[in-house]
Amino acid sequence: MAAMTTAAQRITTAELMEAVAGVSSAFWIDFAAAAARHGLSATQGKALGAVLEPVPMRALAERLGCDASNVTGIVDRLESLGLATREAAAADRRVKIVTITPTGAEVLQAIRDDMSRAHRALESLDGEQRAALLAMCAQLLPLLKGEPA
Amino acid sequence: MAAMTTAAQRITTAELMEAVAGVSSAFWIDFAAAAARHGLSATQGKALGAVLEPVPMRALAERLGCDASNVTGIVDRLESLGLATREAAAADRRVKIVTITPTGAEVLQAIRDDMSRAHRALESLDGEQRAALLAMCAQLLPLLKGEPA
DNA sequence: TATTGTTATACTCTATAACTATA
DNA sequence: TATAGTTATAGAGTATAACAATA
Repeated sequence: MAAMTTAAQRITTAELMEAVAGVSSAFWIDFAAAAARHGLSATQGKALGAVLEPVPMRALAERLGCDASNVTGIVDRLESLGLATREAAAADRRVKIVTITPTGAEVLQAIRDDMSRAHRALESLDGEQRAALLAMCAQLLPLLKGEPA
Repeated sequence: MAAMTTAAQRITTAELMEAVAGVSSAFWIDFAAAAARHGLSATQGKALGAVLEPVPMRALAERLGCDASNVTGIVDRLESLGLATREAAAADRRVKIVTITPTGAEVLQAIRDDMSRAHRALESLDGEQRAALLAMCAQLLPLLKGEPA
């Protein structure tokens, strides 16, 4: 057990980066394929998942990790597909709030249900592994987002 | 402890999907930002990481999760930047092998070193957590890629 | 003045379909 | 005939810079 711990501490950050990169890449490839089967691009699908709660355009850009100017076009397309709506905020009329439509929520759920590889992968985890994964993600996420802690 | 295990088993696949999606998204946003600081797009950076070993165009498309026709342009740009080379395979002259250049390897390393958020996140893990994360990724990756097991 | 969202621009990424060279 | 890579095309994503409306 002491030997195992010693060995574990030899795992470098570079190795972890590669492992996380592999999983992250495969996850998004699965997501993009599922979105495509439902007629959406990966970005459109990701945007849909980011507006389950109403969100200002600016905040949506932040969530997507892109410039605010892109969001105009992305939301234009979602709106023309009837998957999201956009309306001025009452408090500050410069701000526009994006909201998912019932149809949009259905499509998003269908995409998520259609991620067969991700489902197979995650359903292979037992209860302890699930708890460990969730705790790991909760620890990493704020740091990956650059939040204080 | 029995209570903890019971609680852990209540974690749904949907919750895990959201957690993994969040971490994956934040990881790639950090990667894209680091690549941009070195003058590359996210796709170019990802492609560079996929040709550390010489790889045929077709296999590169597979790794990037995109159509083979895209790879022509992606490698064109890497080649014009002096970061990768492309040459016909001796065994089958239809096949073209993409290889990273020494400069390309340097740029890739610089990008990885520049992922400050990912580094902070992963360096927050102790030895046991590192081993757990690596094992988790090793279990998930083949399933996410759709490999038999 | 500062901020939100939009537009204009140029470039990259993307899939589809048709093409070539090789097998 | 089948496969690897390319080209042509059209649409979508991307950052930059300049702009209008609102604060």
